[in-house]
Amino acid sequence: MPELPEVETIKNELSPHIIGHKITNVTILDEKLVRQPSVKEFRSRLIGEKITGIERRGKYLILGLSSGEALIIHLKMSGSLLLKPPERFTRAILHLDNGTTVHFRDPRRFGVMLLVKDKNAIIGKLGPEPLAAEFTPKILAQRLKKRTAPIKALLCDQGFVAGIGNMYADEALFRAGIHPLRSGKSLSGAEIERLHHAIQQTLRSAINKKGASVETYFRPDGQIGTAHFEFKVAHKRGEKCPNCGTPIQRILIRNRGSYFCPKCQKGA
DNA sequence: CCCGGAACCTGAAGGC
DNA sequence: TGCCTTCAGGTTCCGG
Repeated sequence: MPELPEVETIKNELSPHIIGHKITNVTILDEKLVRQPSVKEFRSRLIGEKITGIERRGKYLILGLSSGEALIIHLKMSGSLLLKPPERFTRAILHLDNGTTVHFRDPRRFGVMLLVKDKNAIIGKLGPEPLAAEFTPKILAQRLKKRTAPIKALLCDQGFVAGIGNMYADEALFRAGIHPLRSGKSLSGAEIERLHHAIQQTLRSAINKKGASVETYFRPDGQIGTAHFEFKVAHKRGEKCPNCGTPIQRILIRNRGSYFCPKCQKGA
């Protein structure tokens, strides 16, 4: 699933192929993908535009256009952006004036594209970037103060902190030795420090591995990422905890599979 | 505002 | 062979 490290990788690897190039055509094979404006207007406002920049905010990719508008892409569960045509599940294609084609592949059809004048209308509600300098243990503590929800749910809440999803939340909590059901406000200062560090280490390490290909994530050139080979608990029910050998448990939190070591992560 | 659960969506994998 | 269930989960919406 594309979370922050996967979207960051896609941004980095797509960038040299698209920056400074003009969109010559837009093929929409699944109209559900285009959230706004209408498919017709989406195409006409996009064709002829030069791509001036690409950035990531949370799990959103934002392509800046010469018109000043922004093409916002969210890959949701199963989306990828590929430079070569995949065998199946192509939902849209961007054609550029240098011959590049960007194929939006999305088996589960959750993915979204929007063309907007003001990107803040979409990304304005996101919480802090977890790898930015502004995201300090102090800020994290402040945001956790009155929250009674499970820490796992808060980490996955994009308004609380942007870019973390199910698998990296599990990995960060394991690294910090914190049980996923602990309420936000129950965490001690030392635990918040550990969690802050664990979040940044987990995400940085995954970016270095070009993301985790647990299911349908591919890099633009079709290669997989290797961050999932480093996972300690995510998607490892029944396997042994690398620290203590206790079998990894799976429980549901907010209807999401949550994996943890019941011995190393205490205090539910 | 905060919390939790349902809904959206479809393929892969395993059991019988 | 084929049917059924489970698992995967980012986001939005809704009710309490």
